[in-house]
Amino acid sequence: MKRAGSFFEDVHDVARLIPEGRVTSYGAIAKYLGTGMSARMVGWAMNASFNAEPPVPAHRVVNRQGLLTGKIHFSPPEMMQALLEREGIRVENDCIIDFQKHFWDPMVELG
DNA sequence: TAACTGACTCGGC
DNA sequence: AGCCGAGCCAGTT
Repeated sequence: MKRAGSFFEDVHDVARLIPEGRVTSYGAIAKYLGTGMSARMVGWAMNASFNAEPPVPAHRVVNRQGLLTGKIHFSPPEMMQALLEREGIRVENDCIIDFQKHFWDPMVELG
């Protein structure tokens, strides 16, 4: 893992590595960074990601259930689902279909 | 400066 | 099987 600097910068870095058509969870990123249970911070970092450069695909990060909990922070909120569907991910009722199938684990993919 | 909040997760009841 | 409480860390007020 590369420690770019502050916590949220690391989160941004990992989030940017998420391949297209794949998704991951806050907890997975938190665990990868070694912060363990601080999944909340990942979400908070995502909030800052909107102003980050280069932009972070925050729409590929959802909660452990595959639920688009963060969509409310998008403008409009429906954009998150739209982006995911555009990448071939089926989303229904704010929930990713076959979430585990599209799941991208930084611990496994990045080592 | 101290306190609160938050796009989460886990464990217990 | 669903609801409730606790833990986590950093940024914001």
